[in-house]
Amino acid sequence: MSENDAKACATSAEAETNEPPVRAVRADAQRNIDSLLEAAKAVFVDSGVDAPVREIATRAGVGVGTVYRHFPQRSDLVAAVFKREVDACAAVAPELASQQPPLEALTSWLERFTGFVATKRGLAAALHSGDPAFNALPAYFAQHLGPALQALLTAAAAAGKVRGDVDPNDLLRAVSNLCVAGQGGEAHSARMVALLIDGLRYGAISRK
Amino acid sequence: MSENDAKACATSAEAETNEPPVRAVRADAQRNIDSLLEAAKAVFVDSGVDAPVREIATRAGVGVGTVYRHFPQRSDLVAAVFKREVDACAAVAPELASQQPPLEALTSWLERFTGFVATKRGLAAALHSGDPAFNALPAYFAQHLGPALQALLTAAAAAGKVRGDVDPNDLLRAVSNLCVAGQGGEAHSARMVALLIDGLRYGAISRK
Amino acid sequence: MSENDAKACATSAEAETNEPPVRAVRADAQRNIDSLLEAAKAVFVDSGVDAPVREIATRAGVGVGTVYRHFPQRSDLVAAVFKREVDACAAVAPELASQQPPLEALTSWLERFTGFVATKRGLAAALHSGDPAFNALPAYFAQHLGPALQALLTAAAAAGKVRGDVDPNDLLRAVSNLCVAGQGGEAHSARMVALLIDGLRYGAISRK
Amino acid sequence: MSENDAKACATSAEAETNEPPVRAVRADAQRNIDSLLEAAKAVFVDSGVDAPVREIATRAGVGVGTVYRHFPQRSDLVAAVFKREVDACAAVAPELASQQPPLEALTSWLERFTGFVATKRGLAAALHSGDPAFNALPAYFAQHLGPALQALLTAAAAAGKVRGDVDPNDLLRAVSNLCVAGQGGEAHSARMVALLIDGLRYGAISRK
DNA sequence: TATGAATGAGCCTTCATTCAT
DNA sequence: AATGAATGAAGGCTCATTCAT
Repeated sequence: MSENDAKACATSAEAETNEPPVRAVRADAQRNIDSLLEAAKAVFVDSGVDAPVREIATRAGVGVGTVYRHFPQRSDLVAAVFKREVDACAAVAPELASQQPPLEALTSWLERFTGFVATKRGLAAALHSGDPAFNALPAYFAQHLGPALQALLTAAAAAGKVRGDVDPNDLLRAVSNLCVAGQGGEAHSARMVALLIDGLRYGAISRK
Repeated sequence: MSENDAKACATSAEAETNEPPVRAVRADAQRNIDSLLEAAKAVFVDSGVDAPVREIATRAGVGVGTVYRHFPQRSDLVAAVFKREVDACAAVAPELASQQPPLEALTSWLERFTGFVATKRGLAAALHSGDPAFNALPAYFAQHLGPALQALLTAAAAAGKVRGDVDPNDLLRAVSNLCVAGQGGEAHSARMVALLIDGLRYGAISRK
Repeated sequence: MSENDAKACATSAEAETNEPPVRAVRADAQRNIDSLLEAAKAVFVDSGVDAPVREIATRAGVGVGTVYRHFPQRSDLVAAVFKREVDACAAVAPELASQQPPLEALTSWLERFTGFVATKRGLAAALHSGDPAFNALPAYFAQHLGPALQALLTAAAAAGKVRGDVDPNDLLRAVSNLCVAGQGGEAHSARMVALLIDGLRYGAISRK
Repeated sequence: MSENDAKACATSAEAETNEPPVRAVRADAQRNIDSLLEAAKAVFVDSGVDAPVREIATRAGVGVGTVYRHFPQRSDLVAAVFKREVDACAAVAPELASQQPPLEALTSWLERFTGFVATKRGLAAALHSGDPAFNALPAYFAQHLGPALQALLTAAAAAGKVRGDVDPNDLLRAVSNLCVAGQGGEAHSARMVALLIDGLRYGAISRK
């Protein structure tokens, strides 16, 4: 019987919460992983994805060794940050589709995506940095966000609101590129994405 | 004979020979500058703007010291390459305007600009790298290309082909961002720019 | 129920059970020590004595902490592996002496020693690595193997087969050095050790 | 007037020495290379071939960058040190052969080789370190020292002094291994090499 | 003025060792 | 007593920049 067992001998109140005690150490590790992902996200915004690993480690309040324990390659950390955000973004598409008319849902989601990308300065740049370590990221991008956007596009096209022959991944890459942070900031991004959406609408009209 | 030599061994005999050494030197220097700009442009395409200075120097057939003589900071070289291309691009706008109808001229020029940006992989990324050395570039961009595009936009808007309320610099930045090299390549860029132009046209229609 | 459990849920009933938990623990610990020595020996063969501690721990199926519990310094583990092998080797000398004529016994034992050293690639190198942690090893070497070899040498010299003035530790070091792994492998080692033995025989003849 | 100009206007005496000034820089570089080889040799003796590059650079009075300029890989430096010594050693074999009787020449050269290897503590170890970067060294060893020793062996065998069937590279490796620095020092090495030579002589006698 | 050798800060990564669980 | 997460000191190497020639 280990120290964990000691917990087992604890009060009835504690016994009720059926948490797996083995996770105790892992909870620490997980906290560090979370800190690292947050820190990396923040550092990428400030200094780009080429920021030194040590900067991220320091910001997360851990040693560099801890970074390498959880993310053996620096690019693993970049990818992890990226994926987390992508997953979160993909998840809202179905919600929007069920709450708004097709064109509005499409617009809303692209705006949401806009804000999302605009926030993480440097991630889009990393995507096209040529670094072979990031080769897998566009695929992840396409696999998770592509279907989400496709559904919205299909619905809007079915309603005759936008042209139906646009590749969702084309559009995603375009929007993500447009949102690369610049002096215009989010306002510029929003205007240009709106213009792109207008382009989709023009395609629907001009083919009637 | 250089200025140093004059100082060192100045005699009346030397003063008599009236060769203009300064001009000779400048010709050499200018040749080096040209070599460097060409070499840098080529290297940026191959290896991105982060390529080592030595790689550029070698390609230009000069020593690194020569690079630093003409471009005290590495970013000065990047900026110089950038400006040369911008100037060349801006110069074709009036030509196109005089040869084609307004909308076609606009489209042609944006396509030309597309090809231009797409060719210099990494320059767009540099623009947003956060490096303070590049802070002046967007301004140069705006001052030289902005008016060129503005003229084309105004003419097309006057002909009722596109909406007239678009900031040319917004559009320039959008197009340049869209052309950041990616797996889609130039084809993707072309499709997305076309979509953006459609957006301009939709704006003209929807306001009638 | 371990000692920890006693702490965790201590009651008078537990105090009564007079189990000697310390002995149980030592059995575990000893098993770990054995695993570690075996694992270390194997790892040293594969990767040399500079192999990471973690590699040894993993191979032994324990955590690194366990390694450091039993061997506070990495070199303590190296020394322990070394000593175990030395003891085993020294033990066969008397056996050989009682089974073969003097010269044959000497030859056999040196061959056995050859094979022994050749097997643990890197140990000989460690001996001369300059690491102060290994300073005690040569002494252990001399104290355990020296007498074993001395007895064989004395017997062979008494039989007039080899010269009698060779320091056994000189010879041990020579053989161990000769067996440092190289491209020649064990065959080379065998040839050179045979040459060394011939040298011992020449000394007997030339002094007659 | 700069220092350079002063040279330009120097006396006629200086003008007479027809030194190629272009080599000036290279002279500096060569001096650094020499410093590095000397420093590396010294550091290898003290700390082994695994010594940090920075330690060598500091000892040579240069920056690490200079090391990497001349020896792109750390192992290139090790190899360069090694080769220089090998060349020097191989060069004395013909000299000894012309000055002494065969057996004495052989003995003298092996002693010289002994002293040579004993001096560079760690080089022999590097040879067998398993580091793939050193794979080429044994070949260099064999190609340069092998023939030198072969000539001496052949002459001594022709004179009936030693057995004639020993591979010179076997012998070289054996001697180099024997001379790996240990507590016995050069005295031990000398004794063991003498024993090895006796072995060669025994072979000549026992086959008569 | 051109050259390229030299410099050294800084980066990524590894690994011995410590310590909370 | 065992575990393995965390730490941080090195080390190899690159490259922007300086400076002697």
